[in-house]
Amino acid sequence: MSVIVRMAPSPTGFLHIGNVRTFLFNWLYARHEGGQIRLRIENTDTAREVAEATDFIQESLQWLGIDWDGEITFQLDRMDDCRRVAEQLVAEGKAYEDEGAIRFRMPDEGVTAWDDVIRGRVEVPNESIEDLVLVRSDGRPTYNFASPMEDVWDGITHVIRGEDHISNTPKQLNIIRAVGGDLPTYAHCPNVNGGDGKKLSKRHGAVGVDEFRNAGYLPPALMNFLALLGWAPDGETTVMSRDELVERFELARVSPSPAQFDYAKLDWLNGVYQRALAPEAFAHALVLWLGEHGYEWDAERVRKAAPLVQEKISRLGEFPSFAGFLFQDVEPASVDGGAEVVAAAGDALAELEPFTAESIESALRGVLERLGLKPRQGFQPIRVAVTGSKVSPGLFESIELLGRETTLARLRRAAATAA
RNA sequence: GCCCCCAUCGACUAGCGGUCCAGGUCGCGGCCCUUUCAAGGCCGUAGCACGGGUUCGAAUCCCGUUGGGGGCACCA
Repeated sequence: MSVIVRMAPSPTGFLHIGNVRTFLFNWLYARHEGGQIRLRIENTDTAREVAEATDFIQESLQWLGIDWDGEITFQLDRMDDCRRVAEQLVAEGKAYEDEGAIRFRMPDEGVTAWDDVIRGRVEVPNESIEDLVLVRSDGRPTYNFASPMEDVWDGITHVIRGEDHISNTPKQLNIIRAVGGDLPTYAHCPNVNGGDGKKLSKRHGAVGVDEFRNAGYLPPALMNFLALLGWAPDGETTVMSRDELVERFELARVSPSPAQFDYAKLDWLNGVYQRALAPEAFAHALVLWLGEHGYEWDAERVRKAAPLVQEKISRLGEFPSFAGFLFQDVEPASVDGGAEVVAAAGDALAELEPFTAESIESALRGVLERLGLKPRQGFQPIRVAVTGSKVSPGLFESIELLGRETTLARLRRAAATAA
């Protein structure tokens, strides 16, 4: 039997990174097994802004590299089918009317159990399961009714979802049995928490896929990181491409215990991917990112600056603050005590030919030698004068890119201010 | 309160009865390299929650305790 799984977000706005991790497990499993994955919007309740949120969800998924098969379906579209089934259940005595609503009759004795791919056997005493509402008094089916029904109608073979659904599972199992549907296999993924072990939320950092995109993370890096939250192919491997993840993913190896989202590790991994990019590819990504985020900086110059920062920043979003001095004027910073070397540097560069990183370096080293300064002492005031910061890309390459005119202006201004 | 789930370094994890005085990665600390910051190289730091069993032998199996988390809606 061919595998069919589904991603079932509710259209409440942005896509939470924790949900995306669960979707990723669905996707990896489907692709690994050569099966199908559906995108189903669970909009039984939120009728507002559905279209917009749905677009947003698709965009985020596509950006990350998670695709799906077939048309998107909406839970709301199957209201009538759900109602019909509910009425049938009432006719069969398996459900009953209650103040205008329809309730399902849960078994009172024994246990409802299933073999969870991730957790093993889970058993829940039936006496702890209440008769649940199938259809509200206004005629709308509830989530716990619509969701399993859709799983049956869509032929879902594996329901892979968050652990917060564990307690819904026995309810849905009983409903599917009552309608005579095939029971899917269930796999409940662990939660993704923040650094304090609490549910990941805004106060921990970025949580929406769009936020990670805006911060300048690379999709394959984020995917790689997410896959490692609750799953590992072995004890050694950590860097894996999209294809490699698909090839190696095993649902049964997903851990049942919750994981914490480590932003520092994500940054490291993103840096790994960034450095592995061909220089042109990195430059291209940088130009695109800047364009999408409102920077109208000269693309040609961005491409030239890219190699200077590729191994120094860990995400695209760090570029503006790290290399912005190449594109806009800087706040004059204090070169305390460095007025002399700054002024001398200006003189040395004024007539320098050619004006290349190599010649700039030897000219400036000559200046330091004459003044009896160590590189550390001499270059730092120059750096601060030229870049406006104590931290920057390589000084000589930066000066070459900046150009003689701007460099001299900044050096002279700094020398004058310090004097 | 009731039900369910979880438990290896600070974090992500490997381990599925002996090869583990527990391995990898991030982080952190130190050293090297070095024009800053990174990157890179080397070294180091730190863990099987606790208590009972089972067994010749337990991080690995069972029970309990403690601690976390989730759920108990005419929300999804």
